[in-house]
Amino acid sequence: MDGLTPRQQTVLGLVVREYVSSASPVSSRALVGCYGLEISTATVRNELALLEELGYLTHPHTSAGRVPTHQGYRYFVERLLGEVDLPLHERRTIAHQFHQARQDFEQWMPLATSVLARTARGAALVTAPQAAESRYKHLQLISTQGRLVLLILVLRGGTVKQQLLTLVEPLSQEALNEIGDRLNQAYNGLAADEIQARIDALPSLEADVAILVVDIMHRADMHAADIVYRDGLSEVLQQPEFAEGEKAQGLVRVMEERSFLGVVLADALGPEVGSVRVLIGGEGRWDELRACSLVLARYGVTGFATGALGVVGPTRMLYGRAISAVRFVAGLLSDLVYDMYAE
Amino acid sequence: MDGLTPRQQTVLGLVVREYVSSASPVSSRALVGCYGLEISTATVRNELALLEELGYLTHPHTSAGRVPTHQGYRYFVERLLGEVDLPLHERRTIAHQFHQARQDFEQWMPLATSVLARTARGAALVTAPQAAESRYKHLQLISTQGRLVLLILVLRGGTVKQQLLTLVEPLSQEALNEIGDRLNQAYNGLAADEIQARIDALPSLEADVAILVVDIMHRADMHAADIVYRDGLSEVLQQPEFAEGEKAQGLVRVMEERSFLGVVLADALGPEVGSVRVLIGGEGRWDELRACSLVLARYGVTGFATGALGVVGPTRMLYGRAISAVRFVAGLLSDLVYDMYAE
DNA sequence: TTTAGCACTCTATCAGTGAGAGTGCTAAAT
DNA sequence: ATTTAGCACTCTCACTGATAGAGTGCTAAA
Repeated sequence: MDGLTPRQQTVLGLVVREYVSSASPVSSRALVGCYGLEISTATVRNELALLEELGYLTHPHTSAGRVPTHQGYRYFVERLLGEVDLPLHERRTIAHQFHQARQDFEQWMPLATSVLARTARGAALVTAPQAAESRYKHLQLISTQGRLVLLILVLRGGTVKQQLLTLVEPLSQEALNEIGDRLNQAYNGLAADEIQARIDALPSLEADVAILVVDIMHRADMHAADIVYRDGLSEVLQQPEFAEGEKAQGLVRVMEERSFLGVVLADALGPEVGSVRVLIGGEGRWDELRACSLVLARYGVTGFATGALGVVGPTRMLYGRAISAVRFVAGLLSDLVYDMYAE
Repeated sequence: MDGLTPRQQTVLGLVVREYVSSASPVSSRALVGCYGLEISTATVRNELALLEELGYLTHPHTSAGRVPTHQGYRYFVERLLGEVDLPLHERRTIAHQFHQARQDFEQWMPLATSVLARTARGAALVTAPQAAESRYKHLQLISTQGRLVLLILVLRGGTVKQQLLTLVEPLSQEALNEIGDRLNQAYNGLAADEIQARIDALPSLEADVAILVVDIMHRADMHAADIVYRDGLSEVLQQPEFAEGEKAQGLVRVMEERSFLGVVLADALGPEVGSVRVLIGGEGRWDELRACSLVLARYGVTGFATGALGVVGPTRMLYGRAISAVRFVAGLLSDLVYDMYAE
C-alpha cells in the first residue's frame, strides 16, 4: 500500500494523461465522459478533492478543473507509468538510421539529437562522450606555412583535437614526422599525468610539443561536456505554456547557456551510466526550470567514456515517450561508444 | 540629389534612431522634444506625412506615431548611416580575445559567434570555413579493435574528418601506417577528382581506402556549410517584437533549420568574400523573415576557403553596431583563415 | 514656408454584465 | 459507509460601453 487506493491511482493517472494531451485543466465530467469510468462525476469530484488534499493535484481557481502538481507528475512517472517502450516500428526505424550512420563518426551526435527530439517530441540535448581520462593514441604534426604547424592529437576513443603551434624556426615535414613518431612510440596509451612525468627525458623541441599535448589532454578532460548538441527547441516552443514570450525566453536561455546545462547534467546524473532520471519542474533546485521537466540519462561505458543526453519539455510532457526514447537512444549511443573503446 | 531634402533626411534618420531605441511609434513631439530640432511639431508633421507618402514611413493607425517601413530602413542603412565602426576599446577587447584563442583552433568558431552576438546585440550565426575545393593533406589509419579502424583525414586548411572503417581482416598498426604513408606520398595536395583518377594504379586495400577518402572529400565539399554555430538567440527574444509566442517561434525555427540558413546565406552572399550585406525584412523573398533583418558577410579568402557569418535581429535593430561588428569579426576570421591557407 | 490651434480619430483601459464551466456541499439513495 | 443527484456558489472569459489620452491632419494666420 502506498497511500492511494487503486481507484485514486486510476483517477490520478487519467488526470495526468488527459492534461498532458489537452493542456487545459481537466474536469470531473471530462474524466467520466472520455474514459468510460463506471462512477459518477460527483464521486470523481470527491476523489479529486482528496488527491488535491494529498498534494497530487491543484486548482488554478475555484471553477476550473484539476491540474497535476509536480508531486502528481512524480507519482505518475514512478508508480503509474510502468515499463514503457517505443513501438517496434519506431525502434526499427531509429536503429536503421543509426546503422546507416555507423561509419560516419561525425554524424553520431547530430543524428542522436535529432532523433531524440523528434521521437520524444521535445527539445533534445546530447553531450559528446567524454573519456574518464584521456589517453594518448596518436600525434601528427603537419607543416602548414613557415613556422606554423598544425598539431593533430588523437585520443583513445576517437576524440580528435587540433591545435596550432608556432615553432621557433621552420622545420621540414620529415622532421615533424620524426618528432611525431618518437612521441607516438613513447606515449601510446598513456594518460596526461604519465606523460607529464616523462617529459624530462626528452630533447627540448619534443618536450615543448609534449607539454602542449599534456595541456590539450587536460583541457579535453575538463571541457568535453561543454559541447552540447541541441535540437527541437522550436517544437517545444509551440506548446501553449510557452505562448507568452517571457516563458519562451526562459526556456531558450536555459537551452543556450552552456554552463547551466553542464551543472544540471552533472548534478542530476552523477558519473555512472545508469537508468533514466526524470527531473520535474526543476525539483526546487533550479528555478529557471520550474515550468519544465527533463528526462536525462548517461550513456557510454562507465569508467571509459560517457556522455549525457536528455529531453526538455514542459512539465506537461509525454513522459512515457520521452523516457523510452531517452533510454533507447542512450542504449544505441552506448553501443557505439563501446565499439570505440573496447580494445 | 536623391529625392529627399536634407531636412527630410534628418527627420527620417531621427525617426529610425528613435524607433530603434524606443520600440514604439515615434510622434512629432518626441522628435522635437528629444532631439532639439529647431522646427515645430507641425512642421515635423508635414515632413512625416510627406515621408509617408514617399513610402519611407507608416502609420499603425491614425493616432499613432510613425514607424519606418522596410524602404525607410534601407534608405537609413544606405544613405544616412555613413561609415560606422566599433569604438576603439571594443575593437581592442575583441582583437585581444581572438589573439588569445589564436592557437586554439577549435575555439575560433564558438568565440566568433559569441563575440558577434554580444557585440551586435543580436543572434549570431557563423558557418565554418569551407574550402573551395578540398585538397588532401594527410591520412592516418588508427587501429582500434579487431577489424575496426579509425580513419583520420586532414585536408588543406586544417579541416579534419573522421570516419570508421571495417576491414575484411584485422591488420596491425604497422601495416596501417604503411598504407597511410603510401597514400600520403601519392596524394599530397590533390583534389578529390585527381585522386579518383589515380585509384586504379593501387592495390585493392589501398584502393578501398582511397575510395573512402574521395567520398569523404566530396562530402566535405558538399556539406561543410551545414555546420552552423549559433549564439545570442535569447537576447533577441527579449525584444518586444517577439513577445508573442508565435513570432518568437518563427525566429527560433529559422535559426534552427539548417537548410533554410544555407539557402539564405548562399543566395544573399554569393561565393566571394566582400562587403557586408544587409537584408531587411526578408526582402520579400523569405516570408519567415518578414519581421527580421540580417546583416551578413562572407569571410575567408576567395578561391581558397570561405565561410559566412551574420547577425539576426528584428528589423528594428542597431544597424550601425551590427554592420560594424560583422565587418570587424569577418576581418579577424579572414586573417585566421589566411594564415591557415597561405602556403 | 512655417506655425499655432483645434477638431477628429483611434487606441488602450476600466468597470460592468451575463453566460458558462466546474466545483463543493447537502441530503437522499444504495 | 459509499455513492449519487441536485443545487448554490465562485470564478473566468468574452463582450460592451464609456472615457481619457495620444497624435494626427487641416485650416488659417504669421
